Amino acid sequence: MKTRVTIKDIARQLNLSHATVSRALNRSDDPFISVATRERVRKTAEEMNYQPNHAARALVTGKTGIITMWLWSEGRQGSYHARVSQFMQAQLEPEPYQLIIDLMSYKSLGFGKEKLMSPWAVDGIIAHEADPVLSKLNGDSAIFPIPIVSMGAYQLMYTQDLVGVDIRPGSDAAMDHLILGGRKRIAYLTDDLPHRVTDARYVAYTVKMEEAGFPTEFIPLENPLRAVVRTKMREYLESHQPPEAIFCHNDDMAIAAYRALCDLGIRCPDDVALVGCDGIEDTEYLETPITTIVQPMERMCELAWEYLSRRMKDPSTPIQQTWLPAKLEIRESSMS
Amino acid sequence: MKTRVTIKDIARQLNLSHATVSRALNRSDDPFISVATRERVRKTAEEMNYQPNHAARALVTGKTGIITMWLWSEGRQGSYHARVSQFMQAQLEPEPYQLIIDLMSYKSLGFGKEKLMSPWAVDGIIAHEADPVLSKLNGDSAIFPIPIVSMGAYQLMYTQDLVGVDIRPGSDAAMDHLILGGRKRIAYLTDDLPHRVTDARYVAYTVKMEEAGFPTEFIPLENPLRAVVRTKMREYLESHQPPEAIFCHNDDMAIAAYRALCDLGIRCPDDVALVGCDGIEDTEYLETPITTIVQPMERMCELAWEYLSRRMKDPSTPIQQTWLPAKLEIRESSMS
DNA sequence: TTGAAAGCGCTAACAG
DNA sequence: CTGTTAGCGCTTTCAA
Repeated sequence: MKTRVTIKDIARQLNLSHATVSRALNRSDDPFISVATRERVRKTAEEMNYQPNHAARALVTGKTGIITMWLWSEGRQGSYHARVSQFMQAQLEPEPYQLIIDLMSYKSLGFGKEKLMSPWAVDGIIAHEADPVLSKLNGDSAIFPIPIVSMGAYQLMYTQDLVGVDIRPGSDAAMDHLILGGRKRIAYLTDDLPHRVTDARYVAYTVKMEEAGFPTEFIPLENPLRAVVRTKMREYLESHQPPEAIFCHNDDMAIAAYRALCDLGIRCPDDVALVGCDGIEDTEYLETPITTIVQPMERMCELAWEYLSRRMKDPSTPIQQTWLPAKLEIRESSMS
Repeated sequence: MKTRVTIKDIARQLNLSHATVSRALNRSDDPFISVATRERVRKTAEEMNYQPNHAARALVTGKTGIITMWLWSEGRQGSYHARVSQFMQAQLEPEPYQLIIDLMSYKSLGFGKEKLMSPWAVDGIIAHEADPVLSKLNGDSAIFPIPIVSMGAYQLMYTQDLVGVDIRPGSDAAMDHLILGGRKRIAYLTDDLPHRVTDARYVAYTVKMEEAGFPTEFIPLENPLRAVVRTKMREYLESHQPPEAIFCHNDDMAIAAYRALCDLGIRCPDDVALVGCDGIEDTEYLETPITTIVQPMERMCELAWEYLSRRMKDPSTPIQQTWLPAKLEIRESSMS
């Protein structure tokens, strides 16, 4: 039964106290330790292949070195979530922190509060579009001592560190673009009933349609999975006269819709224009690149981490907030 | 200064020892505790909003409840890695474990061994195509007591728990398919020089070309990013007579190549056939779906987790190995 | 059926 | 400059 080497082993080897070893290994600033000793300790630690026990360290310091990202992923995660995960991971890679991604959904909300949290007392939380969680936890003293930065397009609580993405202007622009392009029958494709009223895309759609005097038309989805959207879309197109344009809740749906159009030989953008939202890479690689509202995902992750680490270092930092614009990028799928 | 409630607080409240509280809360099997006490403890724990301190628990038990997945991602992560991450996450969601994804690359190999590991003593490791890491760590006693399951298409060490993906038959089938389709000038697109010789795709390509008596043609890439591949491919196509087919190292590259063809108005599959590898969703949603070698990612993750959890429960489990076939799925991009 | 006590590996006063 | 000491919160013998 081999057991990992501890600072005590090193201390014994060197005829020092384990406290000295601890100081030598950590606090590289501490002047109260001789250079010689520090070197000796470092060297033997290396030789003995010493690996600090983080559980022990965490126990005494109260710091785990773990950051959680709450990722709202009702149903399956789509490409957008994958990208955000990757950007956040990249952000943390050079840092002395580990990222744990906690998938959140309405189902998780059903559990008790403790189930919402990583069992580890994390040092900080990045809450990505996890507003339902924040609301549920609202003011919970057991959680809110942990620094939290909220990010993404859905933001209800403005009383905290925040990297918001404002998709309203982009959504408005998208609608204007479609309407100016002469499209009248514009449908809206979504699975996201619960969020509708707070969703800027939805609001932009309804307002602009109202303004233009066009009736709204919803294509509802019970599920955001590409395969499901494709089938559903195909069914819809077969049973209805195709609309002149479809404003899709996100790019995954837009791509699925695109494919459904292909399946039926309906031309995009000639017959049906398509607009998505998020700005995932895939929309650019289709034969007909899809117009979309591009979220600045990388910048969002970068800023969120900046805010979070600042808050962790100094809890008294004034509240930090930014709204980043999501910009419409017009591509072939919506040209007239 | 509020401090989290501990079992001692509960014990004090109830006039019990903290040991009793501990027993009541955990070991639900332990018969040596009265039902009444257990209930009282549970209830007050709930009321006081008790959250166990996992660092303390880990310190004494030696179990952290953390699983690491080593994800080999030289350069940026592509869609395939994103999918694998998601499947693994889904796999662990219902389990009492947290997943930490450690991005590995040749750069990480440059660091000391300890840098390779999550600072946390994890309970288990899923090594996804992290063979270079395993080789480097080969036999390292500090690491190999930790259960490791290796998964993916690159496998050099066969002496361990393993969920391999055999892409050789699929690759052979892909080459046969192209050659039978009458394509003679078949190029191979890759960025993965270091792996070449151990890469079944590469081997299949060279062997089949040799057999057919066709000269090989490599399109090298310094970088697997889609944007880079697209540019590079375009340059290549402009400066060379386009080949009749391109066998791409992975689907991301195939998609980028597809887009490059679109850019130049070269028709796929009429002018150039395309074959990818991995089986990411995106290849199915293009106007011309891309033929690819589909890796059973979900099954791979499922099995890897099964193996790992079995090994964690019982270290003496006989070695567990499976090879899953990756199957060629012929789609429009390579039809003749 | 419960309590007392030891100790997991480490950090951080406080002494020397 | 270094050693002694006291826990951090929890699990686990061993006693009662």
